[in-house]
Amino acid sequence: MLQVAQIRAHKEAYIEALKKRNYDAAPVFENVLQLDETRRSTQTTLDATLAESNKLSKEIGLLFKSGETEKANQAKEKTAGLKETTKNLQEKLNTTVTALTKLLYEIPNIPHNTVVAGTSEEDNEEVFRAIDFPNLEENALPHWELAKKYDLIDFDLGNKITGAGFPVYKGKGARLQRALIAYFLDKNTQAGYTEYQVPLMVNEASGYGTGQLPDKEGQMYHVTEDDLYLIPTSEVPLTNFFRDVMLNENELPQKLTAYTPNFRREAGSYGAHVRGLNRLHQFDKVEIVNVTLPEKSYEVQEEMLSHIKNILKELHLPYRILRLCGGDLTFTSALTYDFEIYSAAQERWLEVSSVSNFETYQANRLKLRYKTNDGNKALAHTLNGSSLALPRIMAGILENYQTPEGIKVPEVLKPYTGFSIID
RNA sequence: GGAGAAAUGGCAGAGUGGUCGAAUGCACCGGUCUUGAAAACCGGCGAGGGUCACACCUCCGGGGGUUCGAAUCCCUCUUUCUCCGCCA
Repeated sequence: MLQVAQIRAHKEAYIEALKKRNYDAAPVFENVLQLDETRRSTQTTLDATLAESNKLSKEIGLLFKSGETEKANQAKEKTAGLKETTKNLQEKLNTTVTALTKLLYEIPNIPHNTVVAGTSEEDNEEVFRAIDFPNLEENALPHWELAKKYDLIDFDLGNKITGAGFPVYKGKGARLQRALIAYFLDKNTQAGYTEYQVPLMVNEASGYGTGQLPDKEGQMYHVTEDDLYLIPTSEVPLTNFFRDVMLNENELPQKLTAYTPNFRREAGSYGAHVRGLNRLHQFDKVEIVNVTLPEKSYEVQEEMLSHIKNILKELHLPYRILRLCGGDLTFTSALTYDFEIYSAAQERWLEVSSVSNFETYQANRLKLRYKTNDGNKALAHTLNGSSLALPRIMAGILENYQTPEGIKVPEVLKPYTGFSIID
C-alpha cells in the first residue's frame, strides 16, 4: 500500500498518475489525509492522558509504600475519569486506524512514468517482438487435439476426478512438463537465483502481505476449516519470507526461485478462450522473485526481462513483450511487462510471463525494510516474474513443434526428456 | 488427537504486582592504550509513533481481561519442546 506521508507530499502528482489507471484518487486522498490528521491528533491526546495516568499510578505506589494509605485511596479516585477518557480515545483511535488502513488497501500502486493510460489490453504497448515462426502444415492442430492424438493430456479424466480446469498429464506429456520445470529451474539457479520448495497454502497475513487480499479475495481457494489459502502463485510464499524483516544493505539483492502448482478459481471466465491449457484452475509455474535496493529495481527488472528472453530464445518460440497500460496493470504493480508467445495453430498470443516491479507497495505492507550502510532505514523494492508458466509453454511447444512425423522436442529439452520426438 | 512444559532485546539468560523498556554475559559500535591487531579499561548499543530537537506514548509470542498500576495474575489463540496415540 501507499505511504500516507508520500500521499501528503505528492498528492497532485499521484492523482495525475493514477488517472492512467482510470482511478479517481482525489476524493480518496482527501479522506486518507483527513483520517490521518484525526489519527495523529487522537494519538497525541491519548498519549497525554496516558502520561497523566502513569504519573498518578507511580504516586499511588509511592504513597502505599510510605504507609500513607489514606492519601493513596484519595488519589485512586482521581484515576476513574482518566480511565474513561483513555477508553474513549482508544476506541476512537482504533476505528480511525481501521478505516484508514481499509482505505489504503483499496488504493492501487502508482504507475511508472513509462506506463501509458489505457482501459484494456488493447492499449498495451508492444516493446519487443522476436519472430521465430515455425512453418506449419496446412492442417496444423491446436494443442488440445494434439494432446488427445498423442495421449499426452487427459482433460476428461481431470473432469471426472476433480472438475474442469484440472487436467491430468500422462506419459510423454507428463515427462515433457517435468523436463520444462527442471530446465527452467536450472536456468534460474544459473542466473543466481536460490531454489526453494514452499508451502502451497498460506495464511491470511501472507495474502495481505503481497496484496492478494483484500483485492482478489474471490480468486483464491480458501480452506475455511483451517483458514488457509491455496497459493495463486509462489510469489505469495516467496515474497512473504520477508514479511516483518529488516535486511542489511549488503544482503541485497535477494534472488529466489521456486516451482509450484498454482490454484486460481477464475470465477466467471468460461468460453472458447479458456479451452485446453489456455486457462486452468491448477497449473504449474516457475517463479522468480527479487528484493532490491530502490535505486536498482528498474535495472533488475531489465535483467529479468533479458533472462526470460534468453529462455524463450533457447526454446525457439516466437514471442513479444508488452508494456501494460494503466488499465491492464495489476493492482499492486508500478510497471509490468508481459511476455506472450505466438500459438500458430490457434493464431493467437498466449501470456506466459508477467514481470512486475512493485517498488515499495508490497514492502510497505510487508514491513520489508533494510538498514542502509550509514544506518538509516528504508523500504526495499520487490519484483517478480514468471519464468515460466507451464501450460501455455506446453501449448506453444506442442503446436509450434508439430510435424507430420510427430511433435519434435526442442533441442535444449532433450537432455531433460530423454526422447526427441513425441509420436 | 490426548497429557504436560515453555515463549523476555541479535543470541544466551535474570526478572512473579509498583521508579522495569527490562539485570548480567556474549556479539556489535565508538574511545583510551598499541607501530598495527588482540587483551584490558571507559562509553554506547532494541523497535514503532511523536517532536525542529526534547518531552511524551506504545511494545516482554498474538488478542482480550483483572488492577490506581501487569513482563509478572486470569482467559484465549499461535508456535516450540517432552510423553502417548496415529501416520506418508
